[in-house]
Amino acid sequence: MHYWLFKTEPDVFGIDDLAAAPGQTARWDEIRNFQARNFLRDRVRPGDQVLIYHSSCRQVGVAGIAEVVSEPYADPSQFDPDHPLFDTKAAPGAPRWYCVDVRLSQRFARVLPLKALKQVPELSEMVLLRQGRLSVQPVRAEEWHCIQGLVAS
DNA sequence: GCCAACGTTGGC
DNA sequence: GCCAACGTTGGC
Repeated sequence: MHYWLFKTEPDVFGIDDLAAAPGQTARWDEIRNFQARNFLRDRVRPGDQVLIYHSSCRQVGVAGIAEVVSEPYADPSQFDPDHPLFDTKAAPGAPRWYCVDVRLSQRFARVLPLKALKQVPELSEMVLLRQGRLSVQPVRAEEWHCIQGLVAS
């Protein structure tokens, strides 16, 4: 079992949308970055735990936790000519982009702000703080447990 | 809305 | 395979 952080823009699809989805389960799709794709395709598996991170919004930070509930599969949006992210280089037998389904586990009472994460020395090596522009990224077990502590406090 | 950082593209 | 130009991400 692995820990992850998935970024999303809540104005497009946030934790409230996940909470409102049937079975509080939704497809995590439209990932169009190779590094993120590789994690999704090769490493993300059912049962993995995910921090849901809100970016490009008023309250930037971790909004809750979800669980991966499917194997990775080809993101259907790449095959849809009417979709903005339609990919001419993708074919049904040769997908380029992948997605998984996630189910909400916990919606935090308050978003845990990025600013707060930055103040914790134990989190200084987080990919989130080290590397920008990666929408699917691994989280170390120590980091995960540290963040759990911040939520509880 | 600004702008820095970073990924991607494409000419050579 | 280098690297400049360009586009996107994402915090502020």
